[in-house]
Amino acid sequence: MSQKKTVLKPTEAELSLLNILWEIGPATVKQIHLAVSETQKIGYTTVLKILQIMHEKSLVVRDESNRAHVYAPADSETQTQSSLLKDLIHKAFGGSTSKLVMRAIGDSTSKEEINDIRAMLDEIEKQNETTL
Amino acid sequence: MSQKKTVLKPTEAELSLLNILWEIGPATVKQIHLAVSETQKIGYTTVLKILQIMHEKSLVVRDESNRAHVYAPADSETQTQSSLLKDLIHKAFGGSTSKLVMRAIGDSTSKEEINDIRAMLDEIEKQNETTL
DNA sequence: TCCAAGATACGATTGAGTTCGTATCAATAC
DNA sequence: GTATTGATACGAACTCAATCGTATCTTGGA
Repeated sequence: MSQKKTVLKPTEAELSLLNILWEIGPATVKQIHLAVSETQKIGYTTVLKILQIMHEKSLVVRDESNRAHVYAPADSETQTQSSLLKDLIHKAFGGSTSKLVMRAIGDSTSKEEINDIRAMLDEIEKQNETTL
Repeated sequence: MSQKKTVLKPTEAELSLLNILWEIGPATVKQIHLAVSETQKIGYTTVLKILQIMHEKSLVVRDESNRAHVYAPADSETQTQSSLLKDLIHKAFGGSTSKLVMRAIGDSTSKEEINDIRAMLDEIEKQNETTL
């Protein structure tokens, strides 16, 4: 039993705010509301409330030294992505990462994306050889 | 606006029942409850209720010709996986499949899995060449 | 026929997530 | 100092997911 709940899973609404924070960096409610309003219709106090809840859950940290609090993600985008991936792999792919990857690749039609992935694979293998 | 809601996203509890149905094939509530009970403590009527809700949502089909209804998944495991992946890619990876794949690969330490993936990539590329 | 067993259907409860209106608080400008 | 502005805090409403207890229905056999 560890005290850290590994990085708990953000909800849908929370994730959409985190995406903004990762993009624009630490921000006030006003700034976040402005940014999120470009793609969704949502009230100011709704954004505020969600951020307060995220703060309780430690999904964000906040700087209260100024009147308008400044919020920042508690975890990096990468950490959160990994956490969400792990969850999905467990829930829908029988725990197999390669199954998930193969399904994702199979669904993807873009040749560019496939090249990107292959390059990544080369990187990893090179890494492994030097480590041996 | 299409009439098909693309294959709507199953909830956590629903997904765990779907996993069982994909594994053992069409089954009665009794069988499903038995199977799911091996890994979770859950009441019979809870399983029944979830199945009924899934039926309303058209996540499963059911054969009512016998007294004990027989449930089967409405969508294949592959379709559902693709749907869940698409959702995650959209919500947490800025719509980029390759970002998701790279994150998944980056997190995976197994050399075998990497080889599996590379083989899959080769398959896809071969496929593409013959299609040109 | 009628009842017991085994199945489904129904309804209530609890908790979480999302939304927003209103209240309150603080700082600034007059 | 007080009113206005702009921020946070609070709390209520609504929806949906999950759980299960109880009621109801059906059917095969005594």
